[in-house]
Amino acid sequence: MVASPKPVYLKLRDMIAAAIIDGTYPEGTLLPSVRALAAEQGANPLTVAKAYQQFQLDGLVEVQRGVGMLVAPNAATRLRKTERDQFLTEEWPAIRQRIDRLGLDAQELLAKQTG
Amino acid sequence: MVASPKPVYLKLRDMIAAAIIDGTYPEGTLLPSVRALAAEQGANPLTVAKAYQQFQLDGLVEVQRGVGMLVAPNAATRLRKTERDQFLTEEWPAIRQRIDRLGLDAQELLAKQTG
DNA sequence: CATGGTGCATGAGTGCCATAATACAGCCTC
DNA sequence: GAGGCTGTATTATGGCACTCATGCACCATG
Repeated sequence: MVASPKPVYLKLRDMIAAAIIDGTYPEGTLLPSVRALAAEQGANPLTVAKAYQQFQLDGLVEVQRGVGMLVAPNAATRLRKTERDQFLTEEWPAIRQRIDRLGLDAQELLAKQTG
Repeated sequence: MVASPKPVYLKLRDMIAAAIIDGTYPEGTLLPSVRALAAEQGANPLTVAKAYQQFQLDGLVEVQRGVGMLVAPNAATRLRKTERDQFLTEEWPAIRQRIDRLGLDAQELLAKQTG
């Protein structure tokens, strides 16, 4: 692996997704503006816009030009379902295969607490 | 995520690593030549060479110019240990955190058999 | 030595990412 | 309507990673 050369806009996208899922931004909430989030994260406004764009296409945020972006109804639920499906079908199989190949013990993995 | 835009040389590197770990290429075995593997995988010889390069730096393969590349002693063991450590310290925490965030049951996932 | 197999160094080309500056379109408050 | 906040479109630029084509250095074989 190459450490974390993950594109900034994807990192931002993940941050926002996580915040929506865990309820930091409930339904109907006004998300941080493109410029505000850019300033806070030290990124370019266009890069932030690119991150938000992903959610617009999926209808997870309502764009009100001149006002801001609102978290759409059931965004958290839908987002969780989407990420869950994608994780289970695309990511987990490979991870599971890797665990087996490395001969790792399930108990040992479960013992580790989050964060 | 964007499906799998994973660089070719990393995919190849993983393939080779897996093959070494599971004993497809035991210690002292001559690995497929750069050109041969390139032809087989439909990749460029230099891309394959880049994949092999990672193993040379770690001393997991012995390069004999004009002959080929040999699997170094204890390569499988060392490789498994390296990958294991890296997985446990760098990858699993993030995965575990994601599992929790998505409301999935880690124990249930690990209980399932591969494939 | 000639041949054909190795790996390797150099260089160029391509595309994605991130940034910047500027301008426009819409909504709210005063 | 004026001013200030939203998101958006346009264009240009620099950097970086990935991939590839060419040619060279090395070794084993006959």
